Amino acid sequence: MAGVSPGTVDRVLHNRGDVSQASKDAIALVLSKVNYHPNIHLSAISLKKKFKIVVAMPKSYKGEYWGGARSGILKAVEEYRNIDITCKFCYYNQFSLDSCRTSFENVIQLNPDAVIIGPTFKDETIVLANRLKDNNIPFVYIDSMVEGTAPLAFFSTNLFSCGYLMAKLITSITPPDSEYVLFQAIRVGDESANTTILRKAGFMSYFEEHQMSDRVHRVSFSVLEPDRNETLIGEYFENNPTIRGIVVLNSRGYVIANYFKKHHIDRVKLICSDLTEKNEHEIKNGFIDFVLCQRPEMQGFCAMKVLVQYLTFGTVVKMENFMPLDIITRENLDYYNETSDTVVPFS
Amino acid sequence: MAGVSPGTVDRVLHNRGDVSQASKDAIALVLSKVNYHPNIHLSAISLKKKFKIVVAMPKSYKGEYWGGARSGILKAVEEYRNIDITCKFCYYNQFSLDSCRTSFENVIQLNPDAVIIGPTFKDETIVLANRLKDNNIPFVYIDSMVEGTAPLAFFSTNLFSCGYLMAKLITSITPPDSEYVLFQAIRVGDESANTTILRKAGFMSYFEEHQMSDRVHRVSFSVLEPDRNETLIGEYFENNPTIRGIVVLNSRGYVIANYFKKHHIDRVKLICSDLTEKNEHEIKNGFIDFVLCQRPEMQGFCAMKVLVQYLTFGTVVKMENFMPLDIITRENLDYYNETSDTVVPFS
DNA sequence: CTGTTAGCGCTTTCAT
DNA sequence: ATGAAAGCGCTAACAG
Repeated sequence: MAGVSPGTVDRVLHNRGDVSQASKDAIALVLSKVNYHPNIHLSAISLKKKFKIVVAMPKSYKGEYWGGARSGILKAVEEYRNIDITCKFCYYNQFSLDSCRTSFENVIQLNPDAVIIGPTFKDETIVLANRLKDNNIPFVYIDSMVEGTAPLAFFSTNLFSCGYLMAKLITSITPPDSEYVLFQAIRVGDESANTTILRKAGFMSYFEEHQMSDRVHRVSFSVLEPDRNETLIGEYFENNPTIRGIVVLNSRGYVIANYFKKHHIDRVKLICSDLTEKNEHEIKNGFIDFVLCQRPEMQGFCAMKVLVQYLTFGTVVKMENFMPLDIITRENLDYYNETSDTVVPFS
Repeated sequence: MAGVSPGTVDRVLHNRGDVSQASKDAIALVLSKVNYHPNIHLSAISLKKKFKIVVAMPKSYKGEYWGGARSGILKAVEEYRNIDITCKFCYYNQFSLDSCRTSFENVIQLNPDAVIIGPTFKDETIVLANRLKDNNIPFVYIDSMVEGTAPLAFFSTNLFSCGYLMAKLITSITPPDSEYVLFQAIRVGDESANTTILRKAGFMSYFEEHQMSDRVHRVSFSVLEPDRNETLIGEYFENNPTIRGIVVLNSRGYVIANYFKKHHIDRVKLICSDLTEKNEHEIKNGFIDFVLCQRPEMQGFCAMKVLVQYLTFGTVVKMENFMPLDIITRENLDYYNETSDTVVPFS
């Protein structure tokens, strides 16, 4: 249509220089006239490049949060199966700084074309981000954004809003003047997960806005010492029988739910994050009232897709990508099935 | 790999008979060995067939429910732009039986290869479904299933569960012993929308299970006479000042919200269906507490995808496809954006 | 019953 | 700076 050969059109499409301005203009005109959009699946079959994409994220067991992200990533690789993508996972123990360092070092050693990062420890992540930047390796975050770094994009929920919504929900389903507990899972040293810090800020912000901060108690428990927790939680409830609502900012809601089950407590409302298998179970049992879900699969899927699009077409997407904040409860759980839906935001 | 030509492989893939058992077996073996999955986008470019798909659904204005379904359908057509799909819409007025009949008659006249139906009037839909069946034209439903017909598939929420969840939510956020109103929008004659009947059953079922049926009042209002409603609602609230929660089973929650706004009522909780623009607005204003959303875009998208896959590959999916029931409230509304997500359940 | 051929949209290589 | 040709996975038409 533009009176040039397909080769020239391709050169224009990919900005591979050495095309006369005249040809460029002619082609651009036709392109917009026919509303041209490249079809990545067709590109794929003739693309000769190979891509190595490395994913650094916490190791997780079946039914846990990071497993969802992982399967979203693999789904995207599968969708682009005509592109030669090698996807390597560098897992780390999310409760061990050392293992995180080792994993991140591995990422660099693998000399990837692009990286997906599931951050936990902020400082370590900044170090990695800077090294990637120095090597001109694009990267995206899933689960949370680390400020002070420059990823290609990030896919997470707005964690502040998540905490805020948790506060709104727990106060909506409990009588006025109730008292609340914020249970916090603590990890190594004082290092809180990036996500928890932000959720907490949102949560407290709601209570401050409504002049109810004085009705929130805070209790820390360790994920690594389940036995101590039993005692800790037990003592807490005995000493504070007036508590009507509990919020666990991370996915450990089932720990409290199990305590409820064991001690036949059913008048206390409970809300937590992440639709893990254990939480799902306790929702069905009626011990967890609401779970906020951040679509981990969708996050992983989008992250991989964005990278592939960037590597193949240089397509840049907006950096900030907040996922929906899903509210899951006993009555809509069965229809949620994040597994079966995968999302294509950037056609 | 199987020692046969691509032509033969293609014949096996599409069951276009006349292939020796020996070849079939050899090919089947290789296919499973390499975990072969056809790539529909690659098929598309060499496919010579043309498809005419007709959509019969209520006409809707910008920001209303059926507009979402429509855009999901168009998105799927766009995703398969290499396939020659002609998509025609036969709209009808969802409050007029006559217009529905005319629209459905049109569908048949157009002699489509497949049909997407957004049903409202049950009996008319059954007539259409039977005629399509007689002509061997496959069809799928969106929004709701019509029992007694045999679609290829349907995509809707579980409407009973939706009503049930509405009941659960409204009772969770109001004090014990509150009284409730179920507002019902009435259409021509006694003809209630298919969807409303099922939601109502779910709603009442929750109240019956909890022995609270006596605390539910029921009020009907007409969508077509907004002026009378103002008076009707007004009288109702004056005579029943003890009401603490209101549920509108369809998308007309904003009608009540507007009444609240005008009369400065803010102690009554309100829940309705469908994230239309007007409802969105009233969520932000704080007059609607929760909206249940059924992902109309996703429904349309899936419906079209399933038909295309069926027409091109004969792929059959399971008939019953329940979409997630999303709970939307002021704090997660901004991140919901169904528009930007489109779903691919049947990779 | 099967192989051959051409061609879809796209990219790359090589020659000019 | 450009075109021609080959080839990716896939389907269709034709010849045997």
